[in-house]
Amino acid sequence: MPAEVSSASPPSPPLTERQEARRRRILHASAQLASRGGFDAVQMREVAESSQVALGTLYRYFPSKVHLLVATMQAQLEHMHGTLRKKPPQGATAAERVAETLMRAFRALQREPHLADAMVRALTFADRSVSPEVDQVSRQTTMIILDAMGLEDPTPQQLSAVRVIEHTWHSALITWLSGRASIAQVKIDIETVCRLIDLTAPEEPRRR
Amino acid sequence: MPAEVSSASPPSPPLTERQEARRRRILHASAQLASRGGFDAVQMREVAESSQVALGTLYRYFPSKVHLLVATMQAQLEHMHGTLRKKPPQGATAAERVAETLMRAFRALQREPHLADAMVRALTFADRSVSPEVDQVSRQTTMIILDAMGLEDPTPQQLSAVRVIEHTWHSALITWLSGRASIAQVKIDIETVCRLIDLTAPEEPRRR
DNA sequence: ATCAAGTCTGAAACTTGTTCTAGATTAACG
DNA sequence: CGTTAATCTAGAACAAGTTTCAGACTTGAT
Repeated sequence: MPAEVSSASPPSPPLTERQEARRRRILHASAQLASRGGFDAVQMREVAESSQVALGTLYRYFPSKVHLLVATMQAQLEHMHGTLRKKPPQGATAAERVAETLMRAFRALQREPHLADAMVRALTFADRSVSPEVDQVSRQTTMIILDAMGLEDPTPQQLSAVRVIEHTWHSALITWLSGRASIAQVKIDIETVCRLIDLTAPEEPRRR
Repeated sequence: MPAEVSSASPPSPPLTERQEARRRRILHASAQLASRGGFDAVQMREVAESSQVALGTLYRYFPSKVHLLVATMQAQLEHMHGTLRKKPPQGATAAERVAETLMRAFRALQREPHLADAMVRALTFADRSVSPEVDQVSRQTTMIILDAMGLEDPTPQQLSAVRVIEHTWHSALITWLSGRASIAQVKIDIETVCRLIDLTAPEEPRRR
């Protein structure tokens, strides 16, 4: 039995300075093109050109368009998590704080709807080959929600509630992006699902 | 002001016998190919060949691959709704009945995971041009859930809960299809979100 | 400084969704 | 029937994601 250090990713060799720079240029170009015209506007040839990299190189860094966009989302999420940390939500209950946090994220997405489109579509369209990356995004989202709840160690019920909140969050975004739900409707959906948190709160146990 | 019968679709001219037959052949071929290898295996040229129709004709009937797969889903959903009607769920509470119904649907999808993959991926990848069709699928799903709840006229809160259940249902399916969640996990998510129904029940909700 | 291995480039090729065209077939109607 | 408009067919052509390849460039180790 070989002693695996981490079951996640084979420890990819560290990147050189110039490689890091290339990677950043690519992600920047991707986000820029996405902001212009959404998923369809992120064309691999254009990304390559914008970021001064050969097409083959682009594919070496990101093995598919979906990989690229999911990585773009990772970057944006990290940025947002940082922003949220600085200004924690003010609500009195965990449910309120989570709803407030998600609405804040939602407003950020509204400022760049095309970028949101590209990232979310990529995320939900991703197949098994992108699972590790998508999982990473999911973990990051979970962290953001748990942060908002302000919990040290959540109960299994609470984790289930968080999962359902994430499901609702993603799906509600999709309905908004495809024009089938209004901003107000998304707000209602978020607030509705956040009530699940109260249901699972241990401090005030329900009779059972 | 013209009296519109339905604001949905301009009344498309009725199809002839042979056109109906063509449409059925196309949808059948689509479902068959999807069952084999999922979204990627549904190739427009192959669908055209399998259904004995020219490529241009296929595109006249379904203006894109996503349209085709969403229509395929409509057909499957209708079939499932019929099946479910015949054997209504037995649970004591509305939440139990909804969970039971969704799990039954889930088991049906498990029998054809590739087909499920094709349909669900198309559904969530659909852009605005497919909104009417996707909306139709959504309405159909809402009907199934409301049927399971056994309600005459649901309250706005209950409708919100149903929306959130649908979100969770779609997103949970995606995580399962992409191998990021187990069947057991999907079950838990469904049961968790169904608790929202109790939360919104207008009369005395506890007991069984 | 030199060599080997790995990386990057530019360009072409391949795949599959989508569009277009010219001609054949069908349907509706007088 | 014969005409006319709509539909269908076969096939080429186009668009964008992906793969491939030969040669130039970097990097790390000696």
